[in-house]
Amino acid sequence: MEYSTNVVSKRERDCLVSLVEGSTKGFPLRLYQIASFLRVKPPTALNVVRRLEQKGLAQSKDGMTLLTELGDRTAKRILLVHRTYESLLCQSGVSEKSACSDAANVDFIIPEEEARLILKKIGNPRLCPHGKPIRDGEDK
Amino acid sequence: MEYSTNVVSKRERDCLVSLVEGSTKGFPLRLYQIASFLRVKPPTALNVVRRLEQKGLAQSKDGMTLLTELGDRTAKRILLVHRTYESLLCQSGVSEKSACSDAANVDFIIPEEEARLILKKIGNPRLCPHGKPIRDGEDK
DNA sequence: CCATGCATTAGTATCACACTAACGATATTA
DNA sequence: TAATATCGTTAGTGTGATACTAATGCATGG
Repeated sequence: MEYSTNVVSKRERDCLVSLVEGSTKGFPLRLYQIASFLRVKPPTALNVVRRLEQKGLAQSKDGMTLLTELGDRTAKRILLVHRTYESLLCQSGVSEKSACSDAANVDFIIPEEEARLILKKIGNPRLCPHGKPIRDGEDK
Repeated sequence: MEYSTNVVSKRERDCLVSLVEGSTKGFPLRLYQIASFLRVKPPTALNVVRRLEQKGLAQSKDGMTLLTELGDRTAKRILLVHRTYESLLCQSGVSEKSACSDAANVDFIIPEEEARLILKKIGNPRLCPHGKPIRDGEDK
């Protein structure tokens, strides 16, 4: 019955993923882009970004937001878990679409080490159902 | 990037599980017992119970709290997911203890149908690592 | 120089979660 | 019976995440 202090909330998770997926080649995102990703008004998005900054996961300059080193690692970790869980679901017979949205609800909660063990158990697929690499290398 | 309106929060989940596991043979729980399960002060526990009541998941009388039919079904659903995920983790090489506490962080988020599919994929075990039945019948 | 676009601030609201302090009722016990 | 202990409940606060509107500020391109 313990309470685990999550590193990031769902919203913060979404924001991190937006930043890592949206900012191709290191280009930072504008606030209105983040707000659009999150389907939220700019002041709300700013709030989320501020929280990420306080946690050392993002940094903003002149309205441009970029992940920090830590934020990048965190986002990559989330994506690893996401794609692992997604693969598990698809292998189990869940549709690709459901798998993706449902994975997004847990990928920031499940510890990385567990995801790696699950990944091994399901046969170490290299690609997630969307065809994106699960491990290390490039995303997108 | 949608936001899923969770039926229950983590706290409410813990409370539901306490009620279904603590109240053997239909005996209701006292508030101080719930508070003790949740490691929280009585007023806080009362607050959680009130929310469960508002959602139609529990009902109190003379300080005794009991699950409603809906609450019972909800709690059983959570336990099914819990034991399924727990089994998956243990099969993957996670320790029993970690598996249990980590499963508690996602068992109220993962949809039942997905858990059933996962259960099938991992070989339809009848018992969770703790030896409790995963499907239907009796808990405890 | 002005309008448009965007970031930011200020102010507000809700919900979950948590606490302390105080009060009330009941039960046990001296 | 009176005193004490136990427990539920209320009242009052506080925090953090999430969300909004309205207003302000700043820059850039007409």
